[in-house]
Amino acid sequence: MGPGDLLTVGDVARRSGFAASALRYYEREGLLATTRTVGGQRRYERSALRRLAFIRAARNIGLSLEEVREALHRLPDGRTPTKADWAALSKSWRSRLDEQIAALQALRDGLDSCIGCGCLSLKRCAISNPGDVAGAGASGAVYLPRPLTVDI
Amino acid sequence: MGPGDLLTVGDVARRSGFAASALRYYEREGLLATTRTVGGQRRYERSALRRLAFIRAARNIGLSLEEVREALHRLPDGRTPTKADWAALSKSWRSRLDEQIAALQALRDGLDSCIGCGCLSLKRCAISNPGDVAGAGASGAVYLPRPLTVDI
DNA sequence: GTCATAGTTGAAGTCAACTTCATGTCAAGG
DNA sequence: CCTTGACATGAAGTTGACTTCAACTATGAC
Repeated sequence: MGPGDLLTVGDVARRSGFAASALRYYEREGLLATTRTVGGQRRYERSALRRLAFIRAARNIGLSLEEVREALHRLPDGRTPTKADWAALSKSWRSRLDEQIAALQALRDGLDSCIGCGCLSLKRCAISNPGDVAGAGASGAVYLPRPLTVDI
Repeated sequence: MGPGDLLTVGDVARRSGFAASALRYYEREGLLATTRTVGGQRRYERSALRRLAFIRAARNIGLSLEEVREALHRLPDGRTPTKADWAALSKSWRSRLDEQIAALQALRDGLDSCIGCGCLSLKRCAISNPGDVAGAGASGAVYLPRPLTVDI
């Protein structure tokens, strides 16, 4: 196994935990490039695994594929994130996570203060109408992520 | 406006913040009953507004409509949640929120410890693979909610 | 050379939670 | 009575992130 070894989709699927169909999908979506054999089969560089680690991490933070693509495309040459890239990108995730946590905590606090009061009124209840209590600034929605995929 | 007043879909849409199409959808899905005029138009009781407040609150916590339906159907007579019902139901949401918060905090802590390390490895990175760090018990996924709807 | 295993494609399907559309009916003020 | 705005319906469309399918081809151990 030299450093130039190429991986098949099956290999990458097994080692990344993504389904082969997801890998093909990511390729179509411009998130993950491949080379091909003469017969047309996909062959992945090792760096694909790092790129996929990045993608999974971003998805776990709650980024959409669109945002992931954008982040990856901002790297020169569409290269796979290096240590420095990773540090910069992940730093911006931190505040996103902070916001999500704050929103959920506000929701929980509102819930605590609501339990037993039976208020359950639109407009007045902090849980029905968390805008005032979540208070994530002036602008629109607070983003919370999709379910975490833990089964890697 | 006596206590027996009935509301049209337009009224309910305006006062609840749900689109009329969503109200019709909820009715089809068995979440919200209506009476009809002789001409076949929907008329809502006042309690529909409380029921919708409950639905919105549950959705904000991250419950699916399926779960909301289940919760509502567990109430006798499919009645709209009373103060006591609300207290019981919302208490179970609290632990769900706690789990979500814990998962996000774990993710954030992992991110902090990862920034600058450049590890970015599947299986080893806490952000790519939060299963060990989120540690929400033995069973499957940690649930995080959809985006909060703040624009009531 | 043979054959199992793994890979290829485009098109279509899935899921949740709604929205949009086309076409037609109701309610109520004047 | 008439008009206008609100409401009715079923069917189909939307979005994101994939998965599934059917029919076909490549790879590589023997």
